[in-house]
This record gives sequence, structure tokens and C-alpha cells, in this order.
Amino acid sequence: MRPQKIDDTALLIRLMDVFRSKGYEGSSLNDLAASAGLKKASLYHRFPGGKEEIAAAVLAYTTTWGEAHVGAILRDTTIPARQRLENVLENIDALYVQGTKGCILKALSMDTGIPSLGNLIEITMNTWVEGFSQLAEDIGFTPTEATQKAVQTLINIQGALIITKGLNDTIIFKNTLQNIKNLYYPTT
Amino acid sequence: MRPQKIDDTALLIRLMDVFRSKGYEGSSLNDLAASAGLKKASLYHRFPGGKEEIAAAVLAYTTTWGEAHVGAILRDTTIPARQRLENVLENIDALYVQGTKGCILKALSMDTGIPSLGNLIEITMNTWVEGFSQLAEDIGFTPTEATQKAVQTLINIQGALIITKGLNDTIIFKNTLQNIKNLYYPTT
DNA sequence: GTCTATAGCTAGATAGAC
DNA sequence: GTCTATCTAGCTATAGAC
Repeated sequence: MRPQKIDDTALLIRLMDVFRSKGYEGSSLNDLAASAGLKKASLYHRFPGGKEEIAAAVLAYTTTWGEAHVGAILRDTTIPARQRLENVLENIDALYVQGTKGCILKALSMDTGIPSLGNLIEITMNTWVEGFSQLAEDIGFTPTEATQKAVQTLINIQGALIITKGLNDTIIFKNTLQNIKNLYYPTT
Repeated sequence: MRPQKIDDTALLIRLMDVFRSKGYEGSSLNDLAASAGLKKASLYHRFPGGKEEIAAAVLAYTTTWGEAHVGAILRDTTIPARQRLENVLENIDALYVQGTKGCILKALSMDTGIPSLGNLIEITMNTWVEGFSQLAEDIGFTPTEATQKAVQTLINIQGALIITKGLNDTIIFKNTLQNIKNLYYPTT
């Protein structure tokens, strides 16, 4: 076998970067190939299903990443709850590069006529909600409160990404990550 | 002059609906024309600059709408502050059709290579921030607190729209509009 | 596994009749 | 002002050499 020019994980990360900045329809196969450092035909060798399979693979990778770097950490009772939250927020800060990059779930959530993408988005969001809910319950909130806080956490992250980009002010994202701590550990 | 099949405002609303559901690149001129009830060439008569001018016109309409239905109301000191907030939240609920439709500012905020769109997005967001800031100051918060609450209000709205769609649960949007009231009139 | 070359199609945009 | 017809460029996707 001829060696791969780029391994699967690095490839998916580069492809994700195109989708989350340009959206599904805005990302041409030429854009994707250029970012991957491959030619279009090579992308079809890796993803025979074409653009739709690439998007699905990127979303599946995002689900796996979220489970490992958000969900699993938030549920890890061997770590103090407060430390779990700190670690996860650092991972989120890195994922979105301090608010300068958008979310792939948002970018692929426009109407594309490909229902399977919506299902993968819902699965990933639920992983995050369940993780933050578990954290809140471990801190002592009721299940109802915990779910509300988890949903509010996702709202804050997604909303902050949009407003940060719209107003071109990364302090908004930075402050939002800080404010999320106050949801779970109120200061007043 | 031959009469218009559709007046400017109704036309812009129909065009906005396409953009906010499919995004800029995902909305073809055939899509836009079909939604408008016109042929492609007729759209070029109305908007000689083509798709880019259509998007700019839709954003300009959004700016005007926001100034009239959000900004101006929030700054209208002849109305009690609490009533201003109620009225604006009702307008926002209608704009997003109870959370079932996305935001045009989000839909057009992907990287398209058209910088002017970003400027129009920033202008509109600032109109909203200034309106909610003024409301908060009228209620008695300091300018710093007021700006924070205004930004958090926009974060909540935009974030709720994304999570509502992602999890396919309109209760999230409904609850978020309620929670915005608590930002300005804390219950605890 | 990656590449060049190309097929088939749809996109955005224009010309000109009515 | 709206329409039909058409142009060119770029799109997704495929065939086949290396």
C-alpha cells in the first residue's frame, strides 16, 4: 500500500476547519482538498460518499472528541467537581481557539437536505448536556436544576461564539467561559 | 411602468426566510426566486448587484426592523421599563417564530469573502446591545452592569436558537425568553 | 494512495422580447 | 417589471495512469 500523506485524525481536523468557517454549502471540494493537502480524487478515495460522507465523518469525530474531552471528564468522579469543570472549560477554550473559530455543530445546522447531519448534531449536543448535568448533580443541584444549568451552559457557549464573531470582540467569549463557573458555583 | 408583483418589504421578508434557513452559499438564486414568486432575471432587475446585493438588502432591512421593534422600544422612556422589555420579547418571539426559525445574522455570518456583510451584522448587533443597555440603566444598573446584561441577552437569544434547533425542542427558546426577564428583574 | 484529466451538471449572471 | 433563453464558470463526481 502506498503510504497516506496525512493520517485520519489530522485529516478530519483540517476538514472540520473548512466546514466550521464556511459552512456545508460554502465549502467546495476544492476548498476541502486544499486544506487537507490532497487532490479532490484522493478525498473521494478516503470518503467514497463524497462531501456528505466527509461532513458525517467530521461530525462523528466531533462526537468522539466531545465524549472524550467534555462528557467523560465531567462524569469522572475520581476528580473533584470543580477541577472537572476547569479542565473541560480549558478544552472548550482550545476547541474554539479563544472564541476565534466557530462551532461545527452550528456550521452544519443550516438546512442542507441531509437529515443524517441533524441526527449527529443532536447526539453530540446531548452528550454535552448529559455531562454538564451530571456535574451539576454531583455538586448538589436537583436533576431539574442540573438539566437547566447544562442547557444554559450550551446556550452560553454557542451564543458567545456568535456574538464574539459578530461584534469582533474575543473578550465576550473569555468572559462567558468565566461566567459558566458562576452557574455551578454562584458567587453571590 | 408595469406593476410590481410583490412590494419591496414583502419581497425582502421572503428572501430573508431563504437565507436564514439555508445560509448564503446554500441559497441559490433559483431558491430565492422561487420563494419570491419571481424569476431569476426579475430578481436581477430589483437587485442589479445580484446575490450579494440581495443579502446586503436583507441585512439592511433587518437593521431597520431591529431599530424599530427592539432598539427604539427599549429606549422609549414614555413606557415603563418592564413593559418595554415585555413588548420587545414578544417581537423577538415573533421574529424567530417561537424559536423554529434561525437568525439571519447567524446565517450570514459564515466566511463568504464579502466583508460588507460582516459590517452590517455588527451594526445590527450593536443596535440591540445599546437598546438593552439603555433599558438596564433605566432600571438602575450601572453602565458596566448594563452592558454585561445586554450582551448576555444577545448571547441567550442566539444560543437558544442554536440549541433549540439542535435538540429539536422549542421549550428551550420559550424558557430562554422568560429567563431574560430575570436578568433585569432578579427573582432571588 | 495519490494523482491528472474530464464528464455532467448547476450555479450566478446577462440579453433581449413583451 | 417580468419573462424565456442562454452564456460561462465552478461545482460534484468519476475514470484511469502511476
